[in-house]
Amino acid sequence: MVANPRRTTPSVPLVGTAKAVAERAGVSVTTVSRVLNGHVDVIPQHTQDRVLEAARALGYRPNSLAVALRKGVTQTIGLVVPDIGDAYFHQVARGVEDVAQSAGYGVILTNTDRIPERERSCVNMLLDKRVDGLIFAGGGIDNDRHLVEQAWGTTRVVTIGPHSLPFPSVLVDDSAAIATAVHHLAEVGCRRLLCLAGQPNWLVSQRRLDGYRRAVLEAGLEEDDELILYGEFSRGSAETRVRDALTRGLVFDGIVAFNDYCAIGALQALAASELTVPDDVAVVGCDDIAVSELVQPALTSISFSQYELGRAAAEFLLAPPTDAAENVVMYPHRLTLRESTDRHRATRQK
Amino acid sequence: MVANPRRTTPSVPLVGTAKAVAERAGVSVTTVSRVLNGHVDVIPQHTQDRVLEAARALGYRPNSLAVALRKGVTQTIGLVVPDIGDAYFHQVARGVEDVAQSAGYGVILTNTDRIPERERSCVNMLLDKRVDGLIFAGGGIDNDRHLVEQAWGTTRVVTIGPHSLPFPSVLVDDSAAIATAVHHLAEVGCRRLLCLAGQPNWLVSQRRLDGYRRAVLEAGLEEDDELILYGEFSRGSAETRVRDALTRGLVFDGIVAFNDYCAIGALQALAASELTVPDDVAVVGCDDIAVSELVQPALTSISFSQYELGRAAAEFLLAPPTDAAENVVMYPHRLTLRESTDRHRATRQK
DNA sequence: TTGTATGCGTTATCAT
DNA sequence: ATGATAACGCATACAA
Repeated sequence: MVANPRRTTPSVPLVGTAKAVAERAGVSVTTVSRVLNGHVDVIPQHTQDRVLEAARALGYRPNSLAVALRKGVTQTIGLVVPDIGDAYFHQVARGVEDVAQSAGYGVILTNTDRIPERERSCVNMLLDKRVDGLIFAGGGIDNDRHLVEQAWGTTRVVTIGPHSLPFPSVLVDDSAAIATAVHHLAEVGCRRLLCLAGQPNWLVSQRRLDGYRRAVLEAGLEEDDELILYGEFSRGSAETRVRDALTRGLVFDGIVAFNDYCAIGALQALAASELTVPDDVAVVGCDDIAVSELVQPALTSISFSQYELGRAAAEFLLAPPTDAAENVVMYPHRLTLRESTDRHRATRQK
Repeated sequence: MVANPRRTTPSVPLVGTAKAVAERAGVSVTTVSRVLNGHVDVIPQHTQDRVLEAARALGYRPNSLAVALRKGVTQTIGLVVPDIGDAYFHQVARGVEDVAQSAGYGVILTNTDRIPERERSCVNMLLDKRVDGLIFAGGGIDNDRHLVEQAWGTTRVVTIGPHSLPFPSVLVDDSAAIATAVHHLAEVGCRRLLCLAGQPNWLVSQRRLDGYRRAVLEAGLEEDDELILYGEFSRGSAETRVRDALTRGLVFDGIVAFNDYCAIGALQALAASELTVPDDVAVVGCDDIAVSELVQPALTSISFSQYELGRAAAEFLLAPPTDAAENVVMYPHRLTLRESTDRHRATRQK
C-alpha cells in the first residue's frame, strides 16, 4: 500500500478492475487472472467459484487496453476503403466485419476518398492503435508510393484489388473482367466502344484499361484513344463525360464502364439524348452492385461477390501465418446479362 | 537497471519506443514525452531539436494503447448499426467517420442484424476496448431491454433514431414523417393504404405505425388492420408480403412503406401483377435512399439526410459535455415527389 | 532545466 | 495452490 498515491486520473474505476475482484474474493490479482483466463490446472474449485462470483457481482470486464499492451495483441483490425458510401465497399466491409466479429475482433473503419495523403494518415492512426491486421480495399493509387516507406511493425496486411505493396491479395482478374465485357459488346454488334475509365493513376483502372485495349484488339474493334474517357467512379462524373462526348459529336455504339455507377451515369446521359439503349448504344458495367438490376434498363455487368472478397481478406488476415499459403487468391467473375445489352428483346418472350 | 529482465514478449520493439528515442537523444523519457507533447515551456530549443530529430530518425510513433491506458481516453468511438450493407446506415457511417476522422478519432464498426443478443455482444466488445463514445443507429429493439442494465462506465452514448436509453438522441419525427406520406396518398385519391411495417418490436416501426394510424384517421381513410403487414426492412420481405396480399385478394389503392427497400419490393411485386403504379396503386417509401430515384417508376419518398444524422451524432458525442445542451436534436424531413405517386403525368410536360 | 519514481490494468515469471 | 513483482509504453507529480 502506498502512503501517498500520486494518482492523476479519477480515483474510482467506474468499471471494476481485477484488483477489485481480487479483494472481494480474498485472493490476489494473480489468482483472478488465472481463473478468468482458464489457467486453472492447479486451482481448486472453491477458489474458482469465489473468483467467478466476485467477478460476476462486480460486473467485471477486463480492460482490453491493458491486455493489449501486455500481450502485444489488440484483437482489432483496420479497414481502409475509399468510401463506405459506395456499394462495392460496404459489401466488402460487411464481409470483413462478419468474419472479424465471429473471431472476436473489432474493425476500425476509415475512408480515404482515394486521396493518398488521407490514406497515409488513416494508416498511421491504425498503426498507432496497434491493429493486428490491416485490409486495403479499392486498389492502389500512384503505385502506392505514399505507403512503400511505411513501417508496418508486426501488423499483417492484406489487400483487396491491385496494389503495389508486398502483401497477400485477394483479387479478381480486372483485365480479364473488362475484356469479357468488351467481347460481349462485340458479339452484340458494337464496333466503337466508349470507355469510361477511372483516373489514370488508379491501379484498378489501369488493369481494366489493359483489358479494354487487349480485347478491342482481339475483337478487331476500332481503336481510338478519343474513346477513352477518364474520370471518377461516380454517376455524376460519368453522366457528364457521356453528355459532353455526345455534345461534341463523338460516335460510339457501345459503352464499357469500369464501374457500375459510371454505367448508370451513362444510362442517364443516354436517356436524355435521342439514343436508345441497347439498340443504339449497348452498355456494360463492372462490379454488379445491387442497384444495377433495378435501374431502367437493367444493367449488364461483370459480377463477383464483394462480400466474399471481404470475407476472404479477413480470413486470410486472421489465419495463422502459413509460409506455404498462396499469396494471391484469385476470385472468379462472370458476365451477368441484362437489358442494357439485350438487342434481341423482340424475339423473346416476356 | 534490472539484472534479470523477465520479458516474455519479443524483445526488440519493431516500432521505436519513447525509451529508444530518449537513449538516442541522450535524455530521459520524461523529456521526450514533454517535447513530443508540446510541454516545452521550459525546454531549450537545442534539447527539443535533439529529441525531435531522434524521434524522426527512428520513425517514432507513440503507442496509443499505452497513452490510452495512462490517460483514460482512447480517441476511439464505437458505431453500432443493424447492417452496414443498408444504404441508410452506410450514409450514417460516412457521416460519423468524417467527423471522427477530422477530430483524430477512430471508429469501430459493428453490425447487429437487429439481433438483441448480438447487439449486446458488440456493445461489450466496444466497452471492453474503452471507446470514449458509442453511437447507436437504427432504432431500439424490444425497448432496449437487453441494454438497460449495461454499465457504461465513462463512455458517452448518443442514439440515432428512437431508443429507450437515457442518452441524447438525434432524430427525425418518424410519426410525422409517415403521416406526411399518408396524407399525400390521400390527396392523390387513395382510400385504402397497405402498410408495409417493420417488426412490431422495433421502435422505429412503432413510431411510424403511430403516424400511419393517426394520419389514416385524420384523412378519413379506411381503417383495417388487415392492411398492416409486418416484416423485415428488405426488398425480398416486402415483395413477398405484397405478392401474398394480392394473391389472397386484399384490396388497396396505395402503399406506404416504412422503408425504401420495402417500397421497391412492393414496386416489383406490383410490376409482376396486373396493377399499374401509380394509377392503380400509388406507392410512397421512407428514407429516400439513393436508389429510390433510379428505380422505375421513380419512388416518392420521405427524405432526410442520413449523412447529416451521422455527422450530428458524432459531433454531439465529441463535443464537450455541456449540461445545458438540449438532449434531443430533431432533424427535418420532407416529402420528395416522384413518379410512384404522380397520377397526373398526362397533364404535365415530361 | 531535467530526471526519478509511480501508476494506468493486466499477464507472466519466479518463488513459496 | 497462491502471491509478490516486473514489465508492457507512456505521462505526470515531485525532486533536484
